[in-house]
Amino acid sequence: MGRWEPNTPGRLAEAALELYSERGYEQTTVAEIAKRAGLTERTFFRHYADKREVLFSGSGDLEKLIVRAVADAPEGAAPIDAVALGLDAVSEFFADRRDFARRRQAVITANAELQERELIKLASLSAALADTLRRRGVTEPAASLAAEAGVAVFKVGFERWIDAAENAEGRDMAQLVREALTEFRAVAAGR
Amino acid sequence: MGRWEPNTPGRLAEAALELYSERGYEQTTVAEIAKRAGLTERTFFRHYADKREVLFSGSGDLEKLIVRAVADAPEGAAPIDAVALGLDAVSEFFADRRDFARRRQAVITANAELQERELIKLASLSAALADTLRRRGVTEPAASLAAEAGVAVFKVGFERWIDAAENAEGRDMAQLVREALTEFRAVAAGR
DNA sequence: GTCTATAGTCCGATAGAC
DNA sequence: GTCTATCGGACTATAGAC
Repeated sequence: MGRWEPNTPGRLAEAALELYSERGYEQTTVAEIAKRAGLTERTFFRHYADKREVLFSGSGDLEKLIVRAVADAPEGAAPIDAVALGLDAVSEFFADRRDFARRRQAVITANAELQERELIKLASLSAALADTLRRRGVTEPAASLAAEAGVAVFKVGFERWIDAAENAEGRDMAQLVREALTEFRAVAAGR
Repeated sequence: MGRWEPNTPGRLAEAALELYSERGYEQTTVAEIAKRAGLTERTFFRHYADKREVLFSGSGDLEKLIVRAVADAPEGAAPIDAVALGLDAVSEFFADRRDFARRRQAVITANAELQERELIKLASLSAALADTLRRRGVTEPAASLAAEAGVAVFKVGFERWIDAAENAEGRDMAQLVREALTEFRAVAAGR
């Protein structure tokens, strides 16, 4: 057995989510998070650049996942259809994490600073998506617009999934996201 | 003549933009901004909630402008067409502010914290837009999707306008935004 | 206008893993 | 020995409290 308990970043993230939920983000100090995880303040900052980042460590994985799905779309697929495949991958990613996602989203919704961080993560996702589309030969500004469209559709679908009643089993995230995409197409067509 | 120089918030904003441009956002302290404007640090925080906000004081006006244009759209107009009218109003707002907009955007682009703040301002704009559409009878999620589409189109058009060469007189912002909207419709239609 | 808490950085020390 | 993760303390600036 090692000198340290394993999975330091994970313990810090869990402690942070607990404390942010219990007493709010602003009322929680980094020292308290570290203490609950059995570590010091200094160690927290070695794993996370700041107090917000501890809630967003999963966003890199999500980005890789969606980028791969879009890159692997059939060659002739229209940009928006390639993006739709990326959205399916995202839904799969979240499928068995709904309880965690809800706890986390409740904390974020309650604090403007955390919302800012979430928005820049989504902007990073959009940029990665646009980049992947460009590699597929999509020109600007179509690539950026398709990517932004994808993120907008994701946001709407995700929000409905989070808000859905516990027992609404039939409405999984993939379905809600697909419905949002259909609605999006109608809106863009001027209906 | 009054006891103080007039237009305190404006002087602080100008001093901040100058210093952020000269030496970078992070390398500038609030005390320095206040000093350049002939004021104290404490006064800065009475006018602006934080060091970032000083670059975003115009966003409230912009929001009101676009909301009014959308609210005033013809009754039968489709959501996306109402949003397009809002975008025209935005272009007008920026028309004679290009030099300022470029300086400001260069500072924002160079710093992640400022980008976060910009994104939450755009999210606020999107929310106001969606709210206006709902007042016009547009249901969810169409209202949110049309609003997000409008912001995405604005972003693309604005970026092209900022990046355009100084002497590209023929390409004003309104035109670039309209082109982005056309491209957006094509992307959503699966082309 | 002064005072203070806390975020976040920098320096170095330590100690197990390899 | 080298690498990496921990900890301790001092320090600055933001931002809020009084």
